[in-house]
Amino acid sequence: MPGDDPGIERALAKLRVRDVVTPEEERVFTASIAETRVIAAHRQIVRSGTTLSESTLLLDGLACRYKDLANGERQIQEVHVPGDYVDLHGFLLKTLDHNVGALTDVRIALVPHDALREITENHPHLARLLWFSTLLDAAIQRERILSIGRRNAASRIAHLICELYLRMQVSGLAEEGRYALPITQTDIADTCGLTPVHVNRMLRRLRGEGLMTFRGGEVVIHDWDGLVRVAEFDPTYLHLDRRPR
Amino acid sequence: MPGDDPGIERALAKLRVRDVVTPEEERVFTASIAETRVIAAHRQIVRSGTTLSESTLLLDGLACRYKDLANGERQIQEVHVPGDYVDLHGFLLKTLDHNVGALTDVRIALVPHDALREITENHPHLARLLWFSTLLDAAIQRERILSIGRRNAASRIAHLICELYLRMQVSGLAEEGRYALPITQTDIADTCGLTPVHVNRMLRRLRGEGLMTFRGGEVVIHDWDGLVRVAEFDPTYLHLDRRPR
DNA sequence: CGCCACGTTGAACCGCATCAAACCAGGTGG
DNA sequence: CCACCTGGTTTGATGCGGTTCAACGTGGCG
Repeated sequence: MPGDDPGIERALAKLRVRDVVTPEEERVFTASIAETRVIAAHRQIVRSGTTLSESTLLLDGLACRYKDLANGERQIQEVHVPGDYVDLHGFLLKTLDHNVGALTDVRIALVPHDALREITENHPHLARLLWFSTLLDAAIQRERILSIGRRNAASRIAHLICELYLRMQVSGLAEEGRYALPITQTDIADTCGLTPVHVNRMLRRLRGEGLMTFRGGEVVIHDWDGLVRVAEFDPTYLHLDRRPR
Repeated sequence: MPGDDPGIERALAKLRVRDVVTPEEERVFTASIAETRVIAAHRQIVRSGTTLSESTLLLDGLACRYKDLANGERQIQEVHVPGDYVDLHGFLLKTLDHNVGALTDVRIALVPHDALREITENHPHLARLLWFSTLLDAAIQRERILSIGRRNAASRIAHLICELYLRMQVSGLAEEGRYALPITQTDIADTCGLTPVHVNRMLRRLRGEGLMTFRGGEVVIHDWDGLVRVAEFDPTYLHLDRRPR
């Protein structure tokens, strides 16, 4: 495993933002990866219900957790950016209660659960950082509950765009108010609990108000403060502060 | 700390359903409690943003995690039953991104973060069980995202009632298709992303269809299979299976 | 060239919200 | 023992945000 793989670097960056990570811990983290793999867009990465013996780190591309209803409706529960551990929770749950799919072509790393277990036995601080990263996922999901439950359509979309901007920044993939987001309006609809048609109209409105543009797989934020206001976005839940954990 | 406190017993029961817990681990778990406390209904238990040095175990009564929007609307992100660790995630997040409130009079236990840290250092298996319990919270929240995002009003409510039934059962607080749920229709509305008025109408419908009754702070399930069908309820996400974790 | 996935736009519709009022039970004080 | 108050429940009338259905546009690609 090359220690300077940009994907692994993003995962480490995500940890370093939240706490000091020792070189030894970085070494153990990197060494835990058994193999990397490439998966095409729209393919499943992990299927709900199968017993797992390894967890998946997203190195490049976008992925999502989702669940389908009997009538075919889909709900995306979380969008993953490079550096995210997409199914670290599978380590202890043993089986996922949802699917993980590739939104774009992705490159992933596989980490055997044995290696994770070993970390919990011998590297408690690193184990806490991994635990933390699953707690961060949960915080993001809680904010999604608030969005879908109580925000209106425009606000939900604006909130998602704000959140992804900061998360992409942590992974070093955003600059000057713009970032690549090569997903469809239907994906956004499935994330926000809306229909593609309505997402289209709201995107047009946000663009018309000079707040942001989403086009050609790229987000450009024209007025961050305005977008934050519409979204009622408060980044506290992303816990972007370095503290001893 | 009396080891046979029914509240602590419920918390241990919740772990025992998912894995074998050794007597030594039970002792450590029980010993981690520094003090117990009683809090009146509708009081806050943990306020968003304050730095925490202890976590809260719910021994008796019902609590919830919630967030408010600027216009005063409230979204309950999770309902807690006795035996739940309401802010175990505060151990590593250091500060909560939401509030925790008492839905009824509650009795809680406080566990210093130092004790939790000590568990992660010296009792890795117990630490994994605690980690697991935060993952379970996340799974419950993911299912809520699906509910609010894609299920209709009646289905959302039915789903909540099904979920709480099983969770109360694990804590030994449900029997023969009935359990105490002394909360208001407004609380249900805030959990399901609906208005109290509409919750009232849907409850009436579920009752009219002979599926369930919610009255006087008690749930009576008349037709479990029918309720499950309306809710599209699949308990997989509650991970009610005992496995080595 | 023609297909196909995605984006865009309009018109009609509906599930749930909003507004408003009445009802009901338990609790309190006169 | 009644009068009153308060928080919660129930019901009706009306309105809106978002869905549904349908058509058309558009760019990439075999």
